[in-house]
Amino acid sequence: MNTTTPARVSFKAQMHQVREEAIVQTVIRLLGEKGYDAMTVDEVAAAVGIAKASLYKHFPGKEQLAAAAMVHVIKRAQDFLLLVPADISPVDKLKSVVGWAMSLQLADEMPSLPSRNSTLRSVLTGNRDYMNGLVALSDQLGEWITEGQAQGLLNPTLPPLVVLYTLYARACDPVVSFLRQGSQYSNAQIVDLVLRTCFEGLAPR
Amino acid sequence: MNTTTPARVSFKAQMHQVREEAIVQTVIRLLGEKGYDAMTVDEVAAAVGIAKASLYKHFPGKEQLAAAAMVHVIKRAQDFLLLVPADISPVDKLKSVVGWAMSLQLADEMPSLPSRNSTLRSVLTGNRDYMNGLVALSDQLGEWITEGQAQGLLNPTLPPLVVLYTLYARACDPVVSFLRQGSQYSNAQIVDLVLRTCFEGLAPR
DNA sequence: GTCTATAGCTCGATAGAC
DNA sequence: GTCTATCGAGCTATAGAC
Repeated sequence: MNTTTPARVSFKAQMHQVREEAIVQTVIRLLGEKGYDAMTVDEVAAAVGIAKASLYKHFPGKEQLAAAAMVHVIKRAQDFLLLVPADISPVDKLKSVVGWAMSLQLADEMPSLPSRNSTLRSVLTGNRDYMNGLVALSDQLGEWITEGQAQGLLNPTLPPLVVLYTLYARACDPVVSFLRQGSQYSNAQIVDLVLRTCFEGLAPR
Repeated sequence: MNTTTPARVSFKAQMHQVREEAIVQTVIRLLGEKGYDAMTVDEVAAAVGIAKASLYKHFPGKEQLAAAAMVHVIKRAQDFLLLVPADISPVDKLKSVVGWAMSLQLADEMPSLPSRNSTLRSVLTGNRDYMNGLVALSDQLGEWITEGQAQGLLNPTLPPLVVLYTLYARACDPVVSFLRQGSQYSNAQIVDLVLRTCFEGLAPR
């Protein structure tokens, strides 16, 4: 370690960091627009404006690119959690988060990964940042879920895990894409409609 | 047309038909197990037990294989509709169909296609059988939806199209896979839980 | 900029049905 | 004997990796 030129080292590290941010942003967008399988690393390199080989200096493979994108999205979700007002009900907090995720999807910034890709799954589950973030996120959501059930604002006969899974699934609900394609509703209307089907169900109240 | 030997012609045609059925069954299973992108035509040929070239005598490409699988699944759905008791409420009919689709998914017999693949989409929309079947299916479901809303059994403030899309989406709900992987619930319990989240929502009643 | 592997796709020989 | 379906073998283009 060269302690006489800390500024230069820091500068290089910053450059590296900035570049990596740009890569991750691009990957998030491409994953949101085309999905994992349709995304090629050539596209990523071209969109970022760097050589393909440079990508491999940052990430050892396509799967790690996707993992980095997911880590970043989870980070964003955790940042969003901090902004959720503390004085609203747990259920409104959950609605806020899920609605935010739907907005991400409408902005093509919600990565869509194949649910049945074993190698990608193992890369994700083997990624410390991803797993830690996912657990932390789930812990916070789980807290709100149990609070909501205790306060009689969420169906207490549904296992909390089922509620959690359902929320994750609705955050990527394909109905959002269906409705967007129909272009009959505004983004706000789409989020409202899908949130209602999620929390109130299809049966009348 | 040889009217003197109808039986023999019919025999060859039957062979062809049987083979095609076997191909489609295999494709449905592989699409349910691995999804479209992960499925290779080599696998299909190997699983059916025929040469790859023979596949192309039946279907001109991978996309057409998937389309044939979807046509068959829609056909099965239409067959199921005919078995739905006529004396139950429209909502119970809808629950019955969605629950049946979830069972398909649990049996790895629900093809999972990428939602964002333009060439596959155009092949599907260009397939007469698929589009006709889909429209017929949607018409029947739409009828039950409007009946259910008229009878106050479905939320009348939700546009019927939103309800229809939601039902299609829940038929492939990833929560089913999540819960199956956890292996904490029986298949019947999984179907019941996800059906409840769909129709009753997460909020208490 | 190159390499390599994979996967979608095709052709010529062959064997069996008619 | 002809004809067609089948199959092994091979082609090509793409995309991940270096």
